[in-house]
Amino acid sequence: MEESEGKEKGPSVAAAPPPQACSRWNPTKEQISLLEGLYRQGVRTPTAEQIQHIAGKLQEFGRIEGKNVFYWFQNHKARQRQKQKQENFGHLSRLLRTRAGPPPLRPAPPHPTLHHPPPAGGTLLCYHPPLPAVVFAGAMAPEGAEETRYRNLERYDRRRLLETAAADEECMCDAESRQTLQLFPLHPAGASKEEPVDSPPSTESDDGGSCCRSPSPLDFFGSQYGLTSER
Amino acid sequence: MEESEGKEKGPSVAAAPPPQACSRWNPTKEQISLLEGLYRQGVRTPTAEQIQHIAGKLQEFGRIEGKNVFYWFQNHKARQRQKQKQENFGHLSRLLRTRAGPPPLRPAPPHPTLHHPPPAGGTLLCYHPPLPAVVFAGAMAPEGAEETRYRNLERYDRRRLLETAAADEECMCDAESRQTLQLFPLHPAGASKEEPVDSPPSTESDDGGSCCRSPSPLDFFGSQYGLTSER
DNA sequence: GCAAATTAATGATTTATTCAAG
DNA sequence: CTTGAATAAATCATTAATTTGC
Repeated sequence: MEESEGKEKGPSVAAAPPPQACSRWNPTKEQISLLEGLYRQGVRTPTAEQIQHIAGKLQEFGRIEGKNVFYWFQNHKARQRQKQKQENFGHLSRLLRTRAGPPPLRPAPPHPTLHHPPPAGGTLLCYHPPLPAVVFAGAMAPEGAEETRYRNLERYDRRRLLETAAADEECMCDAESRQTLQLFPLHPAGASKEEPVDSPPSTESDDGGSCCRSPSPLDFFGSQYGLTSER
Repeated sequence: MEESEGKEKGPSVAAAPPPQACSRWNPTKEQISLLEGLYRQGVRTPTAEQIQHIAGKLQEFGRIEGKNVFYWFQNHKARQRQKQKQENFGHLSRLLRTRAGPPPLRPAPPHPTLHHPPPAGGTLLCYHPPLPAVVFAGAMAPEGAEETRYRNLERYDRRRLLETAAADEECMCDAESRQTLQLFPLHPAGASKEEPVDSPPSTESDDGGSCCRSPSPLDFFGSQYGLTSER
């Protein structure tokens, strides 16, 4: 079992230093509660500042990052919508049933884990109005700017979210091995602080060509794309 | 989708803080060229380090952020695939035509911008093999570790990408305010004062409740979700 | 009563769509 | 009309529940 870099937590031999450390965020009761509260208040896609703020608050109840908050809202929103959709379907179905007997309608598969099988036609029903929740007292109407300009601004702000939200960065489980190995010399034109984290494996998901992920992250601009042997 | 609600956010008075500054990245010829080269070399979803590296290099040809690189690869990949798909369809269509005349097959709508109209059954054909490009010499075959474990690792790394990639942060049109403005004091546990910034618009896309986006970013936890008057 | 085996949830990513600036 | 940006939908992969055999 030799693997590529020593990055693997592999064999059970003298390994499993931090067996799992912090694989993924595991929200506490309070955190969930708070988040749901916000959601009910109408928060759906918090801005960067909001996320930071929320994360900060929630940190009192356990480790949490802006990223987690971001994802939570995204997932919750999506799942809430999906749930509602199913519900609606159920109603519809029932209504139709009383009107035209039990047709071979899709019984709204209770299987939350249906994989590949494409929907194959079964998506309709309303989408939006999942919750009317409204609160947020205080000022409103952002005033100023034409609609276009305005939306633009929103977009802009949204972007921030992603950036900042993710900014907290790192797993930090070990809270110590911060210096992480510098697998290769980052030397962009204008010097960039940042940290080298640990494993540089590119990816593979989509095409990946064949398999290996970029073993040598540098030489990007080295061999240059002039001699692309491919097609 | 629906955006009927009175989205008008007030009169255009004293708005447009930073008129337009730097709306969006406008890649230079060289940058594009370089990016395409990388793409052809097989780069599809670069890691955080790679993105940083690339952005750094490209910075020589004009302002660019990691974020841009990230998005570029994402979009390019998607569009390349889409193009290929269409192409495939064309082929298929042609082949079929020679075999069974011109049936009312969907003429592969050349409209690259088909909006809402749900697919309504019309999605098939291969997905993956959009491009064979392969280079990346070096190691391959993940060997060692079970497949599951392996993929897991990759995932983990992927996450990093988003984080760091977005880390550069901000528009920075001014190129100088490197100290990343701290819009508000991150105080995980301490008091919460923060400032009203400018426009804390939550969003609008999905539901938005009614319209106004969270005007007062604080009071999240203030009024608390205990008295949710709604439903 | 526990621990391996399943199943149900749900955090994290990736892919597909949509929007709108240039 | 091209394409950078952003959001939503679809997936994937773990972790917590639950069930089952001993």
